[in-house]
Amino acid sequence: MNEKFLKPYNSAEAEERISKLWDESGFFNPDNLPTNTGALDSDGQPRFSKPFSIILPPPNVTGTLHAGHAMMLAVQDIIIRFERMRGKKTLWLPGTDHAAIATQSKVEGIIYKEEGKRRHDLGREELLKRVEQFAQNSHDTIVSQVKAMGSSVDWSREAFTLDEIRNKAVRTAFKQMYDDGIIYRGYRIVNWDVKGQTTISDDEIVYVEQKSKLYTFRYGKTETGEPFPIPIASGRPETKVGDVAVAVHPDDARYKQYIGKEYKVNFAGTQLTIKVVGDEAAQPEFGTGAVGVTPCHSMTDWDIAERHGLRKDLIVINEVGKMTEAAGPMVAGKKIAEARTTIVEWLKSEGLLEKEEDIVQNVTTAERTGGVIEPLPKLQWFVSATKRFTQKFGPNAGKETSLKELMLGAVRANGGEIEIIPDRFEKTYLHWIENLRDWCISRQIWYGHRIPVWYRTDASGKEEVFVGVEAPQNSADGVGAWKQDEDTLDTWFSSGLWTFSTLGWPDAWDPQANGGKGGARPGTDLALYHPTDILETGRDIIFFWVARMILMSTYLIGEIPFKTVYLHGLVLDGAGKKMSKSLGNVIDPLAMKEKYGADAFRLSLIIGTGPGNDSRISDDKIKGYRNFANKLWNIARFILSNTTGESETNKPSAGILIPPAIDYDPAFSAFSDADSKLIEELDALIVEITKEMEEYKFYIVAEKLYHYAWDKLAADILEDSKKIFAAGDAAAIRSRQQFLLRALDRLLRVLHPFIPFVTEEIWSHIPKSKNRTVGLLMISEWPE
RNA sequence: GCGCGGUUAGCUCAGUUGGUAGAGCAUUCCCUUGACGUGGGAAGGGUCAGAGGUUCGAAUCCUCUAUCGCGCACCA
Repeated sequence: MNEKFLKPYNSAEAEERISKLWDESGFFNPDNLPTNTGALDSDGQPRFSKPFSIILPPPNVTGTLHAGHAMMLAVQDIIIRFERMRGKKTLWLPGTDHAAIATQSKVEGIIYKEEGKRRHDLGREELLKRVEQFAQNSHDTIVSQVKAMGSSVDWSREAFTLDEIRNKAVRTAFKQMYDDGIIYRGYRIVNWDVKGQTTISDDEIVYVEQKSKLYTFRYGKTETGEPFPIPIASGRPETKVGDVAVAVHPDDARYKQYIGKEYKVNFAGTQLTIKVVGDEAAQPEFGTGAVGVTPCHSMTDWDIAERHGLRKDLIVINEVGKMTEAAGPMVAGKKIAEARTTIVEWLKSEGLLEKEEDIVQNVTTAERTGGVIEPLPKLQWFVSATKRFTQKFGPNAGKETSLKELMLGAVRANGGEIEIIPDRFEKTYLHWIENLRDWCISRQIWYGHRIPVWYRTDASGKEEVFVGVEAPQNSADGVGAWKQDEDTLDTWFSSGLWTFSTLGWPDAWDPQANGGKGGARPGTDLALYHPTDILETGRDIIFFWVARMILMSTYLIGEIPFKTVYLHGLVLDGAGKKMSKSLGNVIDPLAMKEKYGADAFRLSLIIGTGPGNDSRISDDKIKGYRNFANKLWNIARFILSNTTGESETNKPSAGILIPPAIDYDPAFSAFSDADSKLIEELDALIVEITKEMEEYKFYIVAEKLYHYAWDKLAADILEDSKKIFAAGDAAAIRSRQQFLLRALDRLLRVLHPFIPFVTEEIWSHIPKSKNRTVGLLMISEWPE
């Protein structure tokens, strides 16, 4: 027997060796799985013929992987290894995400800290070079971390959201959406991130509570010399120099008489024209019941202005967060905070300020840069949620629909095919879609997919727009050259294509197939692996990502991107706190692997965690599962030493009976009554956990196996075996030996998806025999 | 404001068709040289947040309350 078994399980040594074995086998790539062996899979099909696929949610190239990533990798690897053992042709496709804003702002931060330079000091080309270098380093780290966790992904198919293949997919998608009128350019109010100097979508906003003041006041004198009749309330009086109207509820008896009237008022040194309008958006209970309408600096006010045909060109705050000339001489050029002080002082001095209250205000900030968001009107590109168009591909080709309808119809709660686990998130998803507004997709940053739109001015001075997959040719007729749009696309635009851009779309797609309903070209990955079987991801990106993949996939190829969505929660520290660098409570997966082994770390991330719930992880917990790996090691040691006819130590075996060497015989049937019962028990357990595996209840399966191995097999059966071996009844000994080998064989198989390294390591030390010529555990059969 | 989730042993959590409360860690005591001290045995510890209801029977189903957390909306 191998000397290794005389020492505690050495995870570091074993993991390195096993990683190499797996790598060399090539079995992470489904193309290399051994077919034509005559064996059947769990569905009765030839083994490794029926596809099963997961596309890895691509980690951002903004840094290194954390415990949350480790959990995601563990869950997906469990699913993949389970399905592979059940005989599926399993593809787990890895990749990374360029994460446009996140990555660029991170690199900009580093450059500013180290060199004191900003974006425009470097220029587009130089900045991109630096960002790409950073992304490359980050990518390399991520790849090594994914490997370290034992993740059985197919590296030969690795993808990047910003590589050339994915860029082609993005341009193709954009073009089709533009042609269908789903993508449009519009002058609308958008979220402007002053710090990041870019627009962002509604989903990239976070509200931060802040103590602030609510001022109640009136505009200054009207043309008659009387003060403006209606008092208004505002937390941002500096924006009031941009007001064009006052909105009151149409039924509000206090103000009804003023509706429709227009006043010229003096306000902070500037002249405003204020019309009183009746609009349901004004709530009589709030403040004075009257709203000062600032169309260019508030989303809701912009909508009010739209409804009443008010002017929408009075811009009083600019892109760097300062007051414009149009704001009037008193505040022009000042920063927002200064302007507010100035205006409040002015209101006081004029006796116009009626009330000043302390309130808690939600300040709108950008998730990535932390900067304040100023709503500003800008010419940007949008994806329409509601525009009607004719579905090109799939079973519903020819039918009229909208993106919102496609997204709503895809989930099970609405009669669709996609199941979300846990199911309560289906409601969350639907609620979000129902309130969905048009998606602003253009960004004023440099790192990302350049918008595939070109402009030129024709001879008559009119702007021409070209949208295409490839750049347009410049003509030699003296007309101005085409110039590509400076902006890049929201990173989620390319992420939305991820399930099929990674499988070869658009080249693998044949629009003419199926009588014009479209289809994947035969033999391509797209044909074989799409729709993917399951999307496993964090519940925090259900809107960002899950919804957009459903959007892109159903729209572009008329197919759902995945059948099941499995959402996991956040991984918190031992005290229930979110991990963050500033708190110093971040758990580094590589450090845990070194200390306790990847298996122990994986198990600690799985046990005690249901889908969608947050989980906690601590050193103690991981340590507990490191002990389990060792327990399994010693179970194997006992079983092997009592079936090979060898003493388990080098010492002379004084007075200890060593059972004779035997060959494991899967067909052995002469079991004692006691052993028959044990077999029934174990078989029943396997049936039970197989069902739970299919229901994605990994936390329950892992715990059951843990207890079987420790409390049943080790504590009861092995102890009992010692007595049987000592008693000397040859038939009973033989029966027990066969049972033990059988139990070890079964246990290693079912534990393999959870703790792949230690199980594969033990497996490799089971002596070969006439009945046992199998190779790697990772492609062995799941016991039925 | 609307919605969702949690509240079970000191701590972290299981408990899936309602049938006399479970695990890990922690605590206390004991044991142990032949699989394993990364071990073994044992013990203590819970009116399952509260109230009401349905039921022969409720941690489990219903209603309300409290409390914590999350999402969405509002934020003039």
